[in-house]
Amino acid sequence: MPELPEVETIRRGLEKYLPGRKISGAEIRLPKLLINCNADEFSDAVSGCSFTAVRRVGKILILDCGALCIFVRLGMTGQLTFRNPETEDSNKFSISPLTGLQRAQGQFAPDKHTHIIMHNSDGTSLCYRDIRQFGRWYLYSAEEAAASPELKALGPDPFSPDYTLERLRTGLKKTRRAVKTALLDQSVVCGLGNIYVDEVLFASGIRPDRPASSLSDDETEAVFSNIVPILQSSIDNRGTTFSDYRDADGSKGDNAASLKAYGRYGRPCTVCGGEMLRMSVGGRTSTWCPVCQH
DNA sequence: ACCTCGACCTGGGCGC
DNA sequence: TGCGCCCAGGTCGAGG
Repeated sequence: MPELPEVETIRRGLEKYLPGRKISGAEIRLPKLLINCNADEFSDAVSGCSFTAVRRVGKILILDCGALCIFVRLGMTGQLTFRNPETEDSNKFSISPLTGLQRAQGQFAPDKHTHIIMHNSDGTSLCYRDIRQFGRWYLYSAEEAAASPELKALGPDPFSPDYTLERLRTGLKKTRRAVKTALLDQSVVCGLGNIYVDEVLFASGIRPDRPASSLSDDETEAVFSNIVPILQSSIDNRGTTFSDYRDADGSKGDNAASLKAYGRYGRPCTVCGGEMLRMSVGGRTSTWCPVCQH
């Protein structure tokens, strides 16, 4: 599931290919993915525009196209890949042993899960594939984008100057929800999903089900200072949480080996050697160590 | 206003 | 072999 490091890796990949390319049309095969416009409006608006930049805020990928701004939320299984007709399609998919998710290897020909294709005038394209169809696309004018509900709802991105200990403390202090639930709340801090919240709480020595407001100053500071290095480390490993996850290049990355909590249920804790446990917090499976996390 | 929970989806894995 | 069930989880609306 794309969390911040995966989205950032995709962003870096697309940034190498998209800017400067002119969009000739958009093929919308699953219109429900477009949240604030219909297929014709989208296609009409983007046709003739050129990609100018690829940005990211939290888990939202932003495709700047001059006066237009496209937001892409990858949901659970969204894949956004650049396709060059001069490069051979692999059409191979692998299954992650960690998550069971199907991932494309390299560029692939559109299939039944390819729901949006943005065609460029030079024959290349941007393909959106999303097995579970949880993704969402939004179209805004460049002026509207910053004030969009999707961006306004987000708390600080951990890599932005807005991300401060004080803001995180405020976000955690105000709620009695489990700290895990609070950290998954994109209005508290954006970009974390189930995997990295488990990693951050493990590194911080905090049980996932602790009320967020019960964290001491030291614990809050531990969470605050662990988030960026954990995300950065994953980005350094090509932002890949899954051993078979491919970025926009179709290149392989590998961060799974560095995960210390997620997916390690029943296996020994990397710190104390005890058995890692699993519990449900806010409807989400959480893996944790009963010895190291309090 | 705050919070919890089910719905949305598909496909892989597992039990029978 | 195959069927049915359960699970994965980001986000959001409904309901408490």
